[in-house]
Amino acid sequence: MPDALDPTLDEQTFLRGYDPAAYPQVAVAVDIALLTIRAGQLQVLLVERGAHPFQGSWALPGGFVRPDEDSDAAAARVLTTETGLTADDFHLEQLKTYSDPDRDPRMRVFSVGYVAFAPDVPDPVAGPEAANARFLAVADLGLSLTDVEDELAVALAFDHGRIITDAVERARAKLEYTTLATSFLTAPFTLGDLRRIYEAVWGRTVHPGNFHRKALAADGFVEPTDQRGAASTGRGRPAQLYRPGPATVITPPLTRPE
Amino acid sequence: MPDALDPTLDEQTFLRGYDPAAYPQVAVAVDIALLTIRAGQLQVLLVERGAHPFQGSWALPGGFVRPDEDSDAAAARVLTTETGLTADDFHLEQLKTYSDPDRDPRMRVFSVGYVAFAPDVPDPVAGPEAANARFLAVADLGLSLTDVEDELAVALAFDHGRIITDAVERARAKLEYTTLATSFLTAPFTLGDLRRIYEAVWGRTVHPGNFHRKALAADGFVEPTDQRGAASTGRGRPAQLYRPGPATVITPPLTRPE
DNA sequence: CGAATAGTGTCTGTAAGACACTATTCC
DNA sequence: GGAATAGTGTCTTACAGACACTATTCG
Repeated sequence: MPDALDPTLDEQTFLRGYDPAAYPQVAVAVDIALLTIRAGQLQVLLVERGAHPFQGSWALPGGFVRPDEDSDAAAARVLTTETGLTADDFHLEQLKTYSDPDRDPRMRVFSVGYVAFAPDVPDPVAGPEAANARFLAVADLGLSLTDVEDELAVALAFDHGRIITDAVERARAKLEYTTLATSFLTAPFTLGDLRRIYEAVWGRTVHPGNFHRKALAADGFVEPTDQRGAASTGRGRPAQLYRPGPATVITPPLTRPE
Repeated sequence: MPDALDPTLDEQTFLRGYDPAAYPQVAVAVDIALLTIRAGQLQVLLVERGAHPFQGSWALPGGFVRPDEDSDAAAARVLTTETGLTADDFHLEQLKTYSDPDRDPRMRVFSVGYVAFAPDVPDPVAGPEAANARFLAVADLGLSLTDVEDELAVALAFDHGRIITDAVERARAKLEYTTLATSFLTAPFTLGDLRRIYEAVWGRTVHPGNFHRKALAADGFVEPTDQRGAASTGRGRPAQLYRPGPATVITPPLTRPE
């Protein structure tokens, strides 16, 4: 193997002789930010680390990519193992890859970050790796996602704070032009339920009347069922119940206020 | 190390004992789709592979991530080495990571895909790795990016066709709401030049009059210089010359036709 | 002059957001 | 009735896209 620091070796010769097998060992992991709405808040599934490094800190569920699977499959496997959900219960998509050489003190670990969206889960299930697993409100993590600076920050392991920030921004953007919001709900739901998803993810109030009209105007976003249900809070006029429609993008988009 | 296929080992015990250092060797590479506009066409920089696998096929410039750099730095290094450009000459951003276990027949290689945007480069510079490097029109690669099916497909190595497809889609989307288009130009430029960038990337004609008004209405997109230049084709009224403004996003967005 | 490109004026349809109002339930 | 939620009507402003027109150059 050529020595990268040998000054007598020119760039061209170095590159030709470059052999990845001669590199220090690297690993590729996945980390998943599973977002859900609980108690009107956007929450993320975190596991408490039982081992060093970052023992006692909260971390995203994750694991190494195995030889026979791609990173999508690894993320789905980790999530089903960790939560007991099946792949049909959540929507999963790749965010980006985090590659700081020092992000894991043990060795070089590249992490492919994922974001997943799920309806309110019965209750967090502690997976095999985790001493403890729970949903925590994203607003309580001190991630400067909101206009006001938060104070009660939680100690997050590795660069998982950044992954969660990126996941939330992805969710906020995709609510505008896709039908993603229905992934946070189980059918049937009311348009009030749907509006509260938008409010929780965006951290903004949304005008009920205008939202109602725009959600119905977006073709294939929601389909009426033949039922009416109690108003979401128990008071008020019972609302029409809907289920997700066949569309995946919504036109015109539901734009974020401001 | 636990044996992943040992049926007597339960999942929990397996995961606890899981040691990434005992995995088969994996490598992490970057591959960069450098897009530019030449002769009114969207083109991508490709290098002809001199070695197996895919000898003689065209591939994106790429290379392995070194121990002391993150993937962004690796992509910038590969691009400057391969083209002679400096980091200020192009805009670089991460696309996504490609992780099919069989994407490279030699060993397990994860590839972090990048897209870069550059103004028309003096001429492609063959890098140390490449027997031959050149820009090829994206429309000639047979990637089903256009409405009509293309025929003259070029043999692309690995999964680089997919990376190029993703890069083009990223470029198309970002032209709508960012000032990315100016990355394809060198100052000073006319609004006609800018419009032709949009037309080449989108593969659609854009109404000259409306484009003119909308580009000027987007605050900070372009700034007038105190010069006028010849009309882009040499005929017609000389146009006002502009340079890029300070904005990075444009409001209201320049939406794609259809 | 005609051809070509630059740039402006103006109209129409659509949509966002604000506001007000009606409808239906529980207490 | 009052409070609360569901749902509709309507007004104003903004903008996209179409079209027509003027402005300035070359040959």
